Amino acid sequence: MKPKSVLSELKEKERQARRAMIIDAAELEFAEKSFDKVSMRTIAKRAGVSPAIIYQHFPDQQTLFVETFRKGTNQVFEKMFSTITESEDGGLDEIVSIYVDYFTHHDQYFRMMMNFFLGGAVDPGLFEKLSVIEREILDHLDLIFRKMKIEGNVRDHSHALFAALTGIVATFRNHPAKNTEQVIQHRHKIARHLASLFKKA
Amino acid sequence: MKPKSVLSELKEKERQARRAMIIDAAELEFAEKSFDKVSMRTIAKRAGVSPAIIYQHFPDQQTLFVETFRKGTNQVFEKMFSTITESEDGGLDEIVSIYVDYFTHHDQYFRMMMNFFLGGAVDPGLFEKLSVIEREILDHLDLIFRKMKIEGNVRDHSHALFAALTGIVATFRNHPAKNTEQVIQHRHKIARHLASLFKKA
DNA sequence: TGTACATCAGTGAACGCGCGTTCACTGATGTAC
DNA sequence: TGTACATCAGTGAACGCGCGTTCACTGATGTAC
Repeated sequence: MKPKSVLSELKEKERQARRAMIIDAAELEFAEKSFDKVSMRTIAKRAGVSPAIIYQHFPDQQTLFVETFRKGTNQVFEKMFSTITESEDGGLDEIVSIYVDYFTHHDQYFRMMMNFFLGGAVDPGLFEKLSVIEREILDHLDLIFRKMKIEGNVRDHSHALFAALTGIVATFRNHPAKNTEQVIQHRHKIARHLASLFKKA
Repeated sequence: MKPKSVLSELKEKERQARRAMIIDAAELEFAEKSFDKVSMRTIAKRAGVSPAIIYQHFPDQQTLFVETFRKGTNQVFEKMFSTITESEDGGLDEIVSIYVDYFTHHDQYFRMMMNFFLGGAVDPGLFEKLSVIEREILDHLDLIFRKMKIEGNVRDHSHALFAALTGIVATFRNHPAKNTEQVIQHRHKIARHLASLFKKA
């Protein structure tokens, strides 16, 4: 390997490190404040760089947000996937529990997801990235129902389950008279209830 | 009745008419553009008044939006309620169909609802107004399941159904490769599927 | 080794914009005498 | 009936702000001779 390529390799690593720093900063911002309050300026400030630097790594704000979402949710989806794959019966109860737990304790990612769903015109390239995630999720949910040997269209079950889980987190939220503990208990309760409906089918 | 009170009554009617005009304008704005694009200025312009006038009728933007939501969704909720009340068996299938139809063709109200759910700190008075609507809906869904004579906690069923319906509209949305007709067909399909799960329970 | 130049990551101020809300003002109408 | 004043709905410009993004510039490092 020529010295030149070693140097350029280091440069590239430096670049990747900086890119990671920006995403990390964005994650922290989203964890701390509501979606609307997160701006390129505040992310740059937290990452300790100039706002202009972000645009060397991401063409625009939307791309940065999608990448942040991907990094933030990657682990929980992987966990769901391995739970399904390794389980004998599909592990429906555990899946709904993981989903509700994760998105209750990381509401920022749920709000980002809702923003992508509701936000209207996303760039086609980004839309495709998000669609890939959604398809992966649905494919794995299919697996649950195949292991459960349900009759009828498996994909309809998956769509219904994904929609229902998403609806639960969207619908039951903080309330002046309820604390987070009560919210999570309620979500779990309704999620278990829904899971039982799927099992009876 | 004294002339004075006749006059003041007319003034009051004029005031109510203007208030209605503002809400009408807001409805039209929401129907035409995405949530973020609707501003006090554009509403005022459409209503043919100065922006400042809006503040004589509504203390702030959020209040105007909530009132617009109430006016826009009042009819469909009433329709759902009367369908449930008048039906022999609760009319579950019809209810999910009405819900999906309405919020597909009036996506603006669905987006407003999601905004209220996800938007964080709403003024307590407004929050209560929205809570009243939600409770009314849940109370009526209870009635469906009572008519269906399901066993177990009726309210859990209602919560699950409301969450699932909301999730369906939130999750399956316009897609570069799908037109509105395909979206509505898919939503109806999944909604019917869900309804069938509730019936088997 | 020393010098002139090129490169390029990085900066922070600035651009251009749109927002919610308010303010000073207008002008029509009502009221008191 | 006429006049002076008060009231008040209504106006549109302005305030103050924050946003995404870009631009002119800096300064450290690499390169050529």
